[in-house]
This record gives sequence, structure tokens and C-alpha cells, in this order.
Amino acid sequence: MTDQPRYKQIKDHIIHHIRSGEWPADSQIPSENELLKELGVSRMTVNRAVRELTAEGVLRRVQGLGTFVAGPQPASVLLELRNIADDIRERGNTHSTEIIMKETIQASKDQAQTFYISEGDELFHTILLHKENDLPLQLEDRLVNPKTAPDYLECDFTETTPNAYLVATNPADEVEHLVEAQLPSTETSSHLQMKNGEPCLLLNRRTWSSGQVVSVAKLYHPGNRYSLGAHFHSRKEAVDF
Amino acid sequence: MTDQPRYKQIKDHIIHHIRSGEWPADSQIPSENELLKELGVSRMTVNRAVRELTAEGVLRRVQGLGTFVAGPQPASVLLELRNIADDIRERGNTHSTEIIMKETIQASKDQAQTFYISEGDELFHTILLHKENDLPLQLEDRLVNPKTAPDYLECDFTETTPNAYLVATNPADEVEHLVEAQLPSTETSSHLQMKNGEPCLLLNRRTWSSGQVVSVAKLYHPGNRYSLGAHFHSRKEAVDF
DNA sequence: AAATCTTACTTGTATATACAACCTACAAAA
DNA sequence: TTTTGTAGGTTGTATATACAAGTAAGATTT
Repeated sequence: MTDQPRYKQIKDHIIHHIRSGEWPADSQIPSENELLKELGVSRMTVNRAVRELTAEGVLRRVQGLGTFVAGPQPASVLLELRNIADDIRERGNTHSTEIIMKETIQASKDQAQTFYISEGDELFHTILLHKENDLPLQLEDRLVNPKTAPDYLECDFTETTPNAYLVATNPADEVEHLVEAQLPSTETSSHLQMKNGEPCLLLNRRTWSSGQVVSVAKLYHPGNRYSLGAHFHSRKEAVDF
Repeated sequence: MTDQPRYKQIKDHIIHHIRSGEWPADSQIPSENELLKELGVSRMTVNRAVRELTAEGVLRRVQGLGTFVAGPQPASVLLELRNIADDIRERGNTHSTEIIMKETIQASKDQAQTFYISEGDELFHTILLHKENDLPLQLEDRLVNPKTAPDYLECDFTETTPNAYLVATNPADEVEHLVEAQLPSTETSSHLQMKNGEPCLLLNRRTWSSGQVVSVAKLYHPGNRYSLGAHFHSRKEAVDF
């Protein structure tokens, strides 16, 4: 262990006090002035340490009031979900889309509920097959709220993915995910060219823009050809095992 | 829009040059000295702007060389992975553990590779079954590096989960995930009390502590009883659909 | 030709100082 | 009682300055 810079030592000092339970969640920690006296450094150095811990979500500061421990980090670890077209292109392969369905439907009771609209209201429905070098990799079964994307069906999905189109038209700011393992229907299975009995990885994704549900998508992936992965570094808090 | 602080203006200035294509990915941007002359601020202010953009992954700095544009951010979205015992307890149910296997093995070639150790080195191996109100929910097949957790096998896993034990003994700071859908082996299937042909959600988790691999775990979940979920708010960047 | 030193530039850190902005509590005035 | 002012703490920002540490390229020596 080489010599660490002062501001880093201060960060570790603070984290240590938090982890040891000495400074519990939501408690106020010493002010910058107290810390600099205790540690014998300049205020700017203390400030940098505290500012960085605040940016990392460890602390919470209120101007004029003080600095507080920012409650327990959710004991969790983050998994990165990529969008498939970028993923394929970054592997140097070509991405293509086959349009299987494109229609306007009337919302069922369940669908109305997930969109927070009324039963019978119109919804756009598309089913697309995404391929990597002509090998099916994802079946995208998507519902879109016409109120937020009225021209959705007119988009040429062989050119622009629904994701790209929606990102461009609606600045999405909230998203919900559910990942599950399922046995695909025979139709889904045949589209994805999967062997019989082979499971698929289903990613349910619901996206909001300014409080309204824009789109709900079921993304089916062949279990043997696709997996979600992530490598996550953390320099601030402990992660799970 | 109220008056923004200088360092924030500089950040926006830099981001604007990147977004406009003027400063493409991997290109070198002006040095701190050039920027402070151009913008009429002190070096510390430029330094703060550039340092924060570096922490945010927008720039990349090399001491003695310069500052470079750090390529496009992966257009991704984050999925939160909870640890199972907390999850169960938060639902108000009781969590119990059944110990199926507890042994010391010698690392195979593959295992040695994932741990960055030598073939034949010792590894701890445990297989535990986690239950929610006596219903099996997760089969945990875990390998642990004795060098980082020598007393692992002596832990009473009916009292303390391996996760809790390892979190307490090793401050983990890095983790890798792979989520896939699989047909379970007949053994796994029977432990989890799953119907025939039912797929399971497999979460592969590898965890590091100060550069060393501490543990590799395969977490099997019945596809019909378990799913990974997350609701994610973003106030900074657009998310995928 | 090869190895070494030097120089000039870069980023990284640390300090002392200053003032602005904000919050709370208490005192003073209406 | 209600409002207003004020004092003393807090964090937020900005500057000037200094030196350490790393890189690259050229000059110098071997």
C-alpha cells in the first residue's frame, strides 16, 4: 500500500467512522472546520474529500446546516442492461430487424392498468425480431402509448429501432425492469430458432417520460445465446457476495 | 435558468465541444493552462471542472500527457440486484438455510482461472439452499478463496449467510455478474422443488476484494417463483426503452 | 549506436485566503 | 403576537500559489 493523498485519507477516515457505526445514518458529521482542526489539513482538502463523498452518495450536505450521513446504500449491486442494437454493433457484427407485427389495438384491462389509461383506449403494438448476423437474438414485443408517441407506427423499423425512435422523441427518465426465465411459446421459440424445451431469458421493461408510461416491452432472448452481464467497480461501499 | 457557478459553466463548455463533434472521442482537449487563458479563470476552477468530468467518465486524464475525450458512454440502464436474505425479510417472511454441501476441494483448471490461482490449489465449496417460509427460493453453489477467508468453513451457515459473513470479513469492492436462463440439472431441480422442464434463472456472481477474487457463486432460482426487478429513476441522463 | 541527462510541458495535490449563499436561533421592533 | 433584523454558524465557490510526479522529446554523454 503506497502513500495515499490526504483527501483520500480523509475520505477513508469518514467512511471508516460510518462503517464502524460511530456515525449512524442521518446523523450529522463534524463540520469542515472541526475536521480540519482534528486532522491538521486545510479546509480545501477537507472540502474535496466531503464533496466527493457527497457526489458518490455517501454523504448529504445542506448549505448553512451541515453534513449528514446519507442513509444506508441499498444493499444491492447494479447490473448493466445494454440496448441490443448497440451491443451487436460493438461486437463488430451487423444488426438487422425483421418486422413481424405492426398494429393498433384496444387496451385490455391488464394493459390499461400498466399504462394507467382506460380499458379500450388505443395502444400501438409491434413485434420485431432483432438479429445478429442473421441469427435471431431478441424478440421484441412492444406496446406504445399513442398519447406520447403518436407517429410511432409510421417509423421504418428496419432503419430505426423502436428504442432509438423513442429515445429521440421522448426524454425518458424512469424505467422498471423485471428479468425472468421462461419457457417460450411455440411461436416465440420458432421465431428465435430455439430448440425444443430450451428456456429463454425474458426482460420486461416499462419506461416513463415525465410521469406517463411511454412503452412496455417484453424482450425475449434465447437462453443459450444471450446473457446479461456486468462488471461493477465500487470505490465507496461494500458490495454483496 | 439562474446563474451557474463557473466550474459548472466550464463543464458545460467542454461537453458542448464534445457533443458538437468538435472534440471527437479519444482526441486530446486543451490543457488546463490553455483553458484558463481562454476562459479567464484560475487553474483550480478548470481543474475542478475537468476532474469532475473525469469522475463522471466523460474524460480520461493521463498525468504528464494530457486530457482526452473518453469515447461514448455505454447507453445502458441499471438493474438492481438484491441479496436474497434481506429480500425475504423485507417481504416480512422468514428466511432459513439448509446446508447441502460443505467441503474443501482442489481447483480445476477452469476454477483456477476464474480465481487467478494455480490448478490444484485449495478452494472452499459450499452448497446451500435458501428458503422463504420453507419454500426453496435459491440454490447457492459457492466457491471461496481460502487465502482471503481462511475460516469460511467454520461459519454456521444456518445462522449467518455466506454473503453476510464475507461482507463482514472482506470489504468487497468489485463484482461481476452474468444472468442467464438455464434448464437445471435434475439435482438442482429437485432441491428447488421445481416441475420437470421448468427453467431456472441463474445468477453468476464473482466478487473481488483489493484485487483478489474472494468468491464465485452460482445462484439458481426457480423461474416461476423468482425474478430480478428494479425501478430506476434518473435525473441526469436519458434511459433506454 | 546506446544510454543518460535535461528541459518543457502535462496533470495531481495541498495550502491560505476570501467572499457568497444559506440556515437557525435569538433579539428587536412593529 | 407577528414580523423583521441580526449574529454566528454552516457549506459553496473562486483565486493565487506552490511543489510533486509523470511523459515525451531532444541534447548530451558514453
